[in-house]
Amino acid sequence: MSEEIKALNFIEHIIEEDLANGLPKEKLRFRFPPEPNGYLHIGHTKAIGISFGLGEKYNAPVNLRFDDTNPAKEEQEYVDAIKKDIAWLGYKWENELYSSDYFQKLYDWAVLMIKDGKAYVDSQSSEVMAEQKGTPTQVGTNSPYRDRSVEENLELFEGMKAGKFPAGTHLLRAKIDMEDPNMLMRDPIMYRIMYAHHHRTGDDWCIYPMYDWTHGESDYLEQISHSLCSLEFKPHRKLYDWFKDNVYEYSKENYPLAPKQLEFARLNLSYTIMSKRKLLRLVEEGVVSGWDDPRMPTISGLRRRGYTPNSIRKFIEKVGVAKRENVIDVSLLEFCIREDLNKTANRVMAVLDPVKVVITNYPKDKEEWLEAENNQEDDSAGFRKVPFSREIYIEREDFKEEAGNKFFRLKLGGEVRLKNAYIIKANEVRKDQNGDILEIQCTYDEDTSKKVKGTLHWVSVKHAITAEIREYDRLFNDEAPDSHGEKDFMEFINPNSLTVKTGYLEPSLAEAKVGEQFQFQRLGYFNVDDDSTPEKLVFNKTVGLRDSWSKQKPKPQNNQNQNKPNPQQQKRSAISVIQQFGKKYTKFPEEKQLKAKAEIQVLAKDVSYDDLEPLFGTAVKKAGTRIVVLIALKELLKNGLEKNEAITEFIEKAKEDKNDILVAEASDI
RNA sequence: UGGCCUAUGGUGUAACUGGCUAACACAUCGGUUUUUGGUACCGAAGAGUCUAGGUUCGAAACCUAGUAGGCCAACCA
Repeated sequence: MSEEIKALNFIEHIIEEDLANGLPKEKLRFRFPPEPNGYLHIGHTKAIGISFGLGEKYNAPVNLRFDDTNPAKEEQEYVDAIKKDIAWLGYKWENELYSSDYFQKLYDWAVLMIKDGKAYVDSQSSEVMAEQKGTPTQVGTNSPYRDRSVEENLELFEGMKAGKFPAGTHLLRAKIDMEDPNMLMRDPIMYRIMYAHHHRTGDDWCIYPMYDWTHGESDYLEQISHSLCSLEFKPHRKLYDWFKDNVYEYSKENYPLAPKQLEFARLNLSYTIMSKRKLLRLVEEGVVSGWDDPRMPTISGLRRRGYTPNSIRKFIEKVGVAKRENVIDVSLLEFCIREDLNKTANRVMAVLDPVKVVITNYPKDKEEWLEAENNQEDDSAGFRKVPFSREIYIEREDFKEEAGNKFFRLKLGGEVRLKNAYIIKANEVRKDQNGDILEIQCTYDEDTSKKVKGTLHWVSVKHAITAEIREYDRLFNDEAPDSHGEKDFMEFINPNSLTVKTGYLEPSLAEAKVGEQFQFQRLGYFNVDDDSTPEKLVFNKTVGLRDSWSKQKPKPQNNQNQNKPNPQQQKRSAISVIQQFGKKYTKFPEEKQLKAKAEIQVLAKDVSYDDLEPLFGTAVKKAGTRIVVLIALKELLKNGLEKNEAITEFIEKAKEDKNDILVAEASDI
């Protein structure tokens, strides 16, 4: 067995450590706890991937728990959608559970805490309480109700539960510390009165527990070993532990394991927003057609767009897990879907911007059904027949009357291969009065063994079927649309994120079923949209192929600000170039050092003493930088710079260094 | 006038517990192959690990002090 040393992420390190410290492997248990108040998006996929991934790695159960403690926001519709999405991604949960299942247990514990003087009923308005809470930099003050007797608290809390009080009149709070630097510890609310119908418990309850009181205790009841959540819950950990420690005292016989909360950085994708609230706005304001619009970063949107479960899981795996803020480039997601579809999607031919080619030496009524390979990456994919005839469409941008020899496609007098068919030569162009090309007249050659540089996709005019083709661009023009405090993210919407056109497809596609995926050769991956019917086919472009040709030609305009100059490379001052040399200098072979030195001497003309001076303090270990500074300094001295104390000191220090090159340069003054 | 967290190439993640030339992937740029300017393969470039001190024979890792960014004041989760 070859031991593959796979780097562990910090969560796995902690788990390994816990196992090493005696936690039995069978005790490992995880959970994914969504609130059923919206659709899952690619950001959630990270959390899903981490918890379920850990489950798979350690062969441990993972619960799906709906955190449904706020009936005002939650609905069964979302429960169903969430289950569907997770199952689609291919993860299996051990138990489907609900926080609302624990309402009674939570209530019983709360009563125990009241009896122990660890919780009390407060009866103030939210405004007054907010004031007493203080600010992050200012301590809070105690509520006047903080010292109610246990009996009174018990009676009031029971009254709350019994529905004796209107909403907003009383609350149950934990009695912790109003002066704690962590705001969450300043007597947090455990229960509020809410007369709302709950999607599962109906009208059984009129008091509902808050997140902090519910979440950790649900973990505890389920005996979750490691409770993973995103970084913004870090400050909650202290409270999580406080509740947990108290409850543990009441129930350690039945529930011996105390869960541990660990936090990781959430996923951010460039050119994308990830907040449920903001995504909702896109839906409500009609920017997109719904939660499953193929441009949406929701799981349902990605699914409709043609992303596969495999590709998304791969993506999450590649993204990794850590604690620092991150922005992942969408190109990584695109890489993952291409990699997957390349292996699985059958190749077909489709022309989306047609221009007609007439093959003048091909008989008018002749047609041939030529054999085409479905997928050269998959031996089992087999072959199909595609019809060839005298008139075909090719892509408009695949023809130029004149072009340089870097243009491998069709040009007048030039030859090109038609994929799966013959080699043609363009002889003549027919145009209309406006100069637009009507048709290209070609002759074909049956000898296909010839070597030609380019191969084009095509479709027979007579046999082509049409379909609606929907092409997508990113929804936003900005890399981080919701990170501009003053500006609303809606200002960055890309007005051209959807393009609809008619495509001409090879006839085999007439049978295509909703959800089926293809590679339109040389164009990209496409799938059959939900809107598609046998009468009217509709395709979505999932992602384009990598295209190293289009990168070479200057794009007339694009709204993807790819041309944004790299700010660091833009202002490369002489001094920064010199510093760059410094980083490498000691590693250079001698020859290269001489070259670098000469260049630095030239660059030094554009360097002032003020540029150089701060570098005199460079750390001793960075010999390269000091050498390079020294070389530049010598040039300045040569050009009349006066020696001062700082300079002398720098040189003297260099002479005593252990680096020989540095010493040599320094002695040479 | 606070508490907590974070800082490694353009991006993300590694470097086991202080020890080889700071690794892998994406992106970028070359090249080979190719009936997809795709795929595959080969290669290049790009980081002295935020700064300054310190500990050590040896620091990305440990210590101190800065700096920068993030999170924390909903009867939301």
